[in-house]
Amino acid sequence: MGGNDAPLPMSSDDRPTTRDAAAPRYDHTEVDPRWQQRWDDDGVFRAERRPGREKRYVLDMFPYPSGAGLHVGHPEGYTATDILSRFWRMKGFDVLHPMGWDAFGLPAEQHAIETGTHPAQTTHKNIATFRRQLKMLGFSYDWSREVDTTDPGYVKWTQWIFLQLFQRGLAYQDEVSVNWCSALGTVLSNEEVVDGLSERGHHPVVRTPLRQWMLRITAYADRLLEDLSLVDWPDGTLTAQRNWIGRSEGAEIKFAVDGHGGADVAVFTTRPDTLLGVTYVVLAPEHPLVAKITTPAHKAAVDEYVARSARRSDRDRTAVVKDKTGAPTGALAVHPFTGEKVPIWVADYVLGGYGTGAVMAVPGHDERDFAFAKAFDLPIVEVVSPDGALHGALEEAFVDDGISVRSGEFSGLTTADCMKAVIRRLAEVGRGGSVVSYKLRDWVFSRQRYWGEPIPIYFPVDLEDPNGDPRKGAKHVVRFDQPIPVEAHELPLRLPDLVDFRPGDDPAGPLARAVDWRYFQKDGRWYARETNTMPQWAGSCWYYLRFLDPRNADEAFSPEAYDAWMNVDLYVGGAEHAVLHLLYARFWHKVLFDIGRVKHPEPFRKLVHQGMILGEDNEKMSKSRGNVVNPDDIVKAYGADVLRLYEMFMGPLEAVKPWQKAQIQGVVRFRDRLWAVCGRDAVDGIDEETRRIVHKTIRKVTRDVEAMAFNTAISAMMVLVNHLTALPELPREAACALVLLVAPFAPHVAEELWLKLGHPTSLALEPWPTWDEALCVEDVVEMAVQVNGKVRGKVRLSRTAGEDEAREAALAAEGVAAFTAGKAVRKLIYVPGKIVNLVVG
RNA sequence: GCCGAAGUGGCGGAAUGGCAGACGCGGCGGACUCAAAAUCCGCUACUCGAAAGAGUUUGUGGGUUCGAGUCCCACCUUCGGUACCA
Repeated sequence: MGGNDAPLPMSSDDRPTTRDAAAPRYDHTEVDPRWQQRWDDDGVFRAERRPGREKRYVLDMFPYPSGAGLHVGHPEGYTATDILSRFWRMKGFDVLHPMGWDAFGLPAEQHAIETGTHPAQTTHKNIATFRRQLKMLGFSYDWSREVDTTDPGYVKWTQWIFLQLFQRGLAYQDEVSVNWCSALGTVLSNEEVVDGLSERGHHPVVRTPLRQWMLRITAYADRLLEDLSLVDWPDGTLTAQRNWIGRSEGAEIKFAVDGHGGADVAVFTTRPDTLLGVTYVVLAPEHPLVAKITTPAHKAAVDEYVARSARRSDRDRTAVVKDKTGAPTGALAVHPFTGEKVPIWVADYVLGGYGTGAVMAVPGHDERDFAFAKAFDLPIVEVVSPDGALHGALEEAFVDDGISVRSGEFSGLTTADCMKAVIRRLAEVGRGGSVVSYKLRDWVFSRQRYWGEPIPIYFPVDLEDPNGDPRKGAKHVVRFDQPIPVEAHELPLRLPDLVDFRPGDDPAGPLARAVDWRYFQKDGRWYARETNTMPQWAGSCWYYLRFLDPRNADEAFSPEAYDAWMNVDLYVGGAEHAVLHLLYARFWHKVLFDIGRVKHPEPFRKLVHQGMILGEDNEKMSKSRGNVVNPDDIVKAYGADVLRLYEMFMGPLEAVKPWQKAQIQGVVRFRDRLWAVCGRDAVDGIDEETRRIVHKTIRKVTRDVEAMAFNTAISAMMVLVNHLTALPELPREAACALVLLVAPFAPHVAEELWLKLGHPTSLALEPWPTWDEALCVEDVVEMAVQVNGKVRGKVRLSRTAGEDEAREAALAAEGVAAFTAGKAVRKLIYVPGKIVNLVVG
């Protein structure tokens, strides 16, 4: 099945053939590694700035080096960026095209728990596999800039950036409600909790507050939203980021609690105009006022309800939209305008983490409040009318804008006017005002894990016995309220070597057991290091900056290196990172902007997501489905160029598309035909038609590469190969242009052909071919003749033919007369070179 | 539900408002071969027709236009994301 089978013995040495004497097949097992070695030896792809040149920074989302090795999904985006990198080099740009490893993460730690192998060891092995696989595909990375997020030389600067955040008050500690599973001794994500039990092992999970490090990304919410206008990103991704930030304008309104002097329930609403329609107020179960205001008669039921909610994960709480649950507190809220008293309820349809954790319920004009009011038989009042008239009992909530009714002085106002009027009045009576709320929450930045960057913070330790040693179990208290940053010159703070990576019964994580690492004495006082580590996102937040200056030991990157390459001109990666990674990286970038380390407000100018490659069964590739394709197998059988060409020929880069083994044959043939036709003896001189096709192909391929329409570029090159194959002789001019065009896509076969065409040096820096527009056009073209919009005939006409000539030719065209006979031509549409349309009747 | 993307031959897909189906896979026929594979050449949307030819066709229904896969309106389906955000 391979393309390099030895030819079978032939009975005759001069069998007739349309080809030149049987040229040897393209032997990828010999040619591919030879060129890869040569590029490496000659440092062809080392990124360097030269005076007078423009630059391009072409970035891939770097991979997590998993134990499974490279997946066919990886080379899709990587081939796309490699084509552009090679193309831009040939166009004379200085190109920075780096690769590295996002190497912290859970799988290596899980593997360590199961086998005792240190995660660093697993990671190094996996990286070696990934590096080998990427090199075998012939990507033109500048390997001298390779970075690894787990390398102490990298961790140092990740920690340094954390300290910048800490010093600016953007990193802080807070008690956060997490999913704690005591049986597994670990904190679980929402996805890992099903029906209150751990997905693994089905152990009970409770929501419990745990001390966590937080990053104040909300302080940047507005800038993260506004600066989206500065980037060239897919619409869907921009929308996803906007929705995630979730800015909404509204009002905060204070309701006094009856009988609790001074206690207010603040609510957030986007519809202050419906204030007169409030029939009850709802607190989230975790709202601090719940315990305070619940009356003795309702205490037992409310406590029970709050406890029940705590057992449900966020996911479960939000899963069932229909069934509303809740409990009355017995307390009453005082309406800020009317003084009317409405009941205060606790219900988990109100989220503790959004707005103020409390809402004013307007069942007439909010679907959720309506459902709740129906469930608990609470009054529903119409205060916004579509037409200004009063209506009786509402069948459903009316949530659109309209005219305010039953709203006293505000009646008759439109929704927009009423909102303004209510907000003005709220300010007058000191019960609230307009406010902007965000869905975006601060970022929980700590993990109770081993294999991550240690957070470079320590805390004083208070010992019961001043001579005690906390490492030996002396009773002590860690003063988490007094965090102290590690001195910059002491970075990196390295992970201790552990042999046991299992999580313990202590939510502080495995590092808590490394007592010799954790506790240390300074000036006679004991201190304890932070035992939480950073999440995997941390390293990927700034790796694009480290690529600028990856070996710098004195700073994360130098200003010179920054100016030389930033910012990122093209960033390619999966849409699964549309929100989190890209938002976190933008956030860190803006912090670095504020401290003057970077000069662009946004790091990634243009972003493209490659579409997922599905298995042959049209399902997501996965081990369990057994539909995974291994790039090693494809390269072994057909060579690197075929895998690259196939993945680009499958369809548009952004589209989701299934792997189809049979289709590979098409690009194998293309590669072999290219090899065969360009391997013939080239002659000088070229016929007109061939020259036109060559120029048109150069134009098409150039434009398609710039537009990242690689599938159609390959198709155009196939057309040229097919044309050249049919020629009796190979024009050198055509062969050279074709080989250069192919080079970014299939660099190995292109280099080898370039050599055979008589060029001793690599084509990697050869100028990209140019086309002459005048040579692309044909003077006489065949055009369709339509009668009343239907094609009835063909006509050969000069592009410069006038309208009269066109009319005459069209009427005379074969097959047209039958449809025009006896009818008058009422109108003639003539688009030179395109169409003649006779409108008759 | 909301947001986003997409619906075109047997299949992957191509078409600045101007001959729908480029290119490729597969299929059919032919050349080469003792034969097969590989390779090369030709044909290949559907219906009716012996053929010439005619008609139909880009998820559905309307509309704009001399002309619509492409633009507008309404709807259906699939995929991806999101989930009571007040």
